[in-house]
Amino acid sequence: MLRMSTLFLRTLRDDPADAEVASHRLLVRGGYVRRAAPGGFTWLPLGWIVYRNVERVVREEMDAAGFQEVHFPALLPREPYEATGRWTEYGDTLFRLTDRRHNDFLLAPTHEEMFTLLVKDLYSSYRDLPLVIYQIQTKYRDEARPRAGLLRGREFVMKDSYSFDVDDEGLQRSYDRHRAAYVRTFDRLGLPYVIVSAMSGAMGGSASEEFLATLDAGEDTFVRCTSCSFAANVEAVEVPAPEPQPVADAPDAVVADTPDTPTIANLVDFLNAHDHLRRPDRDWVAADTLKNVVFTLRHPDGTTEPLAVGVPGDRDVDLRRLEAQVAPAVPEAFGEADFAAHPQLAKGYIGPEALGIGSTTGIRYLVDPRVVTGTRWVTGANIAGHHVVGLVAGRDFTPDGTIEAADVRAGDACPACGSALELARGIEIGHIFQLGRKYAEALGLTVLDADGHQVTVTMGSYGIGVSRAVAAIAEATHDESGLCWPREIAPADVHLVVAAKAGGPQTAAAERLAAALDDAGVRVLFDDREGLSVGVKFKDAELLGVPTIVVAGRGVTDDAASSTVEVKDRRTGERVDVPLVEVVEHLRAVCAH
RNA sequence: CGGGAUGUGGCGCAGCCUGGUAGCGCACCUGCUUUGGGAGCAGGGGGUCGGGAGUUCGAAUCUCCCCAUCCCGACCA
Repeated sequence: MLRMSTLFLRTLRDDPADAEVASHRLLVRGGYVRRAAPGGFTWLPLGWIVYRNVERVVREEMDAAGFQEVHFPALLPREPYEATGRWTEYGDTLFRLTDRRHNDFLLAPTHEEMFTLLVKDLYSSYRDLPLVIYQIQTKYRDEARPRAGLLRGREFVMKDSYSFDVDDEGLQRSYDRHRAAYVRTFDRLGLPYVIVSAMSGAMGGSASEEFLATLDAGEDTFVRCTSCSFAANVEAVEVPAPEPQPVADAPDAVVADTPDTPTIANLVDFLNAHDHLRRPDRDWVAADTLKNVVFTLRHPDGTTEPLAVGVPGDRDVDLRRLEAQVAPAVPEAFGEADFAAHPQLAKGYIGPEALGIGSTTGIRYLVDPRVVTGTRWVTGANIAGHHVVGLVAGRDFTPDGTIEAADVRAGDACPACGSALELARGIEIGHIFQLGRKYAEALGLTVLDADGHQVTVTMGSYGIGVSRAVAAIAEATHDESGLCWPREIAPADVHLVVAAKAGGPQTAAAERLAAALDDAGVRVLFDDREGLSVGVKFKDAELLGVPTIVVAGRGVTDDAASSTVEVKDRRTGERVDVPLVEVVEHLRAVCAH
């Protein structure tokens, strides 16, 4: 039983000024957490109970799936991270430190290397696999910008599991087991979520999926279909290509003098303002134009290569989508020096005829999937102040391929069913993906197969943000009055309030009731504080968010047999008067579901 | 890392422009009253005014540098 008269708790009447999102505000106001460092929080007694409940659910589901828990140091030497290249690759996000002998150490941002080395240390036969081990540990990342309280800190708790298999089929099975365990976990935690594919089909559709809690406070944008179940990370959306059209009946393309039209907007205005260029059937719109943007790709080996991307003129190139497509190469904007090195490219008037392998520039040219054979475009003529009208894809130019780089918008067609997509916000609470052999190769994790050959182990990596999930649940379940925990992770089942002055029959009755509930296995948060007005107690009960609130007030008299208490559902606000003699049984039933 | 804002008791804020040794509400302590929706009265404790340097007889206030926090963006296995 938790007694509020002695509980280490102080609730705040005002919102803390530095808290923006609801979960941060309410967790601080309710005395669940306290900021202790930039991006770091202290868990107070109520918060720690909630945190441990979340951790328990995660652990129970991992154990039920047959996975085994291990625990690593957070303080790690440099060497393993050097071997995989991450000592440098991780950049400023890695917390680095030095010991007294000037050896380099780091605070683990994640433990791939340690898991891999641990298995290498102990196992060497295919007979030992498959294996899944996991950890629930504090991770450290020197985030450029910690924010939103627990949702994005520099120190946070993650559950990370790793699977080890000899072949791809085994990896797929390990992946599927995790997916099922995650579904059970997040269902129990009471979080609204979607599973989105986090990588494009080109990389293998099921290789990576994210579990996103669907919250407006989330920092990830994803798309979902307004009529079917399709949902995907923006990076993973594949634009449905229209049917190719015949090219034979299209009129020849003509070069038009279009002075001072380096942008799509003033090009469209110019076309509509001149009779000889106007469309007979309707006005020109931005979607009739083809915009060609050139980037420099920097490959991991240090070499660079220009890449031209063609998208319909009403859309921009989405850098994040482009990055996902060209990874591990990194795209950079085409600078003045780059234009100087390619004089065939007229800035603002770049056209397909100067692009593509075999063209004058030889620059690789990839277009949006909407640019199919037979579509007609207004696009650059590669001469300053000139555009081509009616250039036909597949007849007048042939790109080197397609690329998913155009931005995705609400209302775009769903790749699965063709209905309208909508954009929504979410926060990543879980991520499962098939790592493959990257770490096993770098660190030499091999086993002998049945034929006595050395084979490199293939791995999967599966994370859940445990501390983040606490905030996500708070975010998903709160209302205007305060927090509103799902019973499974609430700090108590029942918040018992004495609403009367000290010394009255209510106090004695409530004491007996609290003890009886305790004996019955109902978790009680007992507001036995004296000298407070009832308003304060009611407000605190609503702020703290225990799912059932019981009030011992004016229904309680000296005659226990005829006394009643009020039982209120925190979420629905629904209240019923229950005879005091029946209330333990009543609450036991309420708390059972 | 770029843009903006803010740092004053535990929390929320005023004071700064126009320098004179710090104030309000909440919370906390004592007493009395009050008790079904963040009580009333009276008394009280608590602050290196983010840090450093400077100007000045005198700095929360003016100047310079630094630090931190928050918001937007960039970044985010």
